[in-house]
Amino acid sequence: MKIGDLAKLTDTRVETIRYYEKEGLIPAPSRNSGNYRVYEDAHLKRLSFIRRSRDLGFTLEQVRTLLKLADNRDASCMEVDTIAAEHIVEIDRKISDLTLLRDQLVLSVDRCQGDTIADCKIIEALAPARMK
Amino acid sequence: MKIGDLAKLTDTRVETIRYYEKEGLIPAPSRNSGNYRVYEDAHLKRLSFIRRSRDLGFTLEQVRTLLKLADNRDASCMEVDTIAAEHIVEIDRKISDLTLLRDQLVLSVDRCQGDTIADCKIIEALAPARMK
DNA sequence: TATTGACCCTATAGTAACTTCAGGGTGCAT
DNA sequence: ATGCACCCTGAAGTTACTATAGGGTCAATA
Repeated sequence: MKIGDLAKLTDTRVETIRYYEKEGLIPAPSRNSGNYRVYEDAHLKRLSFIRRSRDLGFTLEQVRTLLKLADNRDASCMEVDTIAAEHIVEIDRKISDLTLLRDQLVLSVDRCQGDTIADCKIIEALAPARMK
Repeated sequence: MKIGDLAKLTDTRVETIRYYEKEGLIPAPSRNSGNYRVYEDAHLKRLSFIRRSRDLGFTLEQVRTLLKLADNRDASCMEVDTIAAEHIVEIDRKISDLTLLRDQLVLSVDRCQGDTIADCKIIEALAPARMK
């Protein structure tokens, strides 16, 4: 498998794969005669794991830890639990932040009558108290 | 007003204020004898506007545009409307992405019995289909 | 008066997780 | 042989700041 094939299979950009290799997340594959990277099935599996974790919002640092843990099949999954639980808390925080922010924006957009900037409720919502 | 005062009033770090100046978001203030920046009320207003916009999740690029628009009091606020509306769409997308992601994580954490990695449902959720 | 401490200055580099760019090689088909 | 899609490396760019190094200013205190 060449890097482009792997990229297509995992919906990852070629540059990102090379970046993961440089970061040590994926082992350096062997090369063919033309110095092209040649990937095996194990690479595909590992990269899929990384991409799925990233899609779920884990940082690369967390992915690094998860990969180490995942390799140790007899160990307890307590640590994995902890990472996931912390991540959920983080996501919940983000969701409620965004929801609050959304409501404020919708409010000012709703009140805006589309007239001049001087009367724009959105700009008003952004301006400090003493500018109003 | 010295930079530290302005920082306190707007809940902004001193470095961030200097960064905004370098980025042209805030005009360079005059300096006192000791080469310290001296700020006026107009700076406070402008920085407050920027911070509030950032808090609402607008990018600095969007803030730049909003500032330009806000200065033009007779213009129509149509463009402001558009930016805000697009931003809301973006936020909604983020919220639903995060919600989906949260549900998937909660599911796998709930199913996890805290035994070995080999049986860990969280790791399973991350692994590609053929690894399961 | 000397010095301490809080504050200010500039310029540069670092952060996360990539993406883009410059400048070039490989391999296959026409 | 030449065009084209694909591959290579190394360095720099992206966003929105934050941190660091190395130094100056100023008011109050010993």
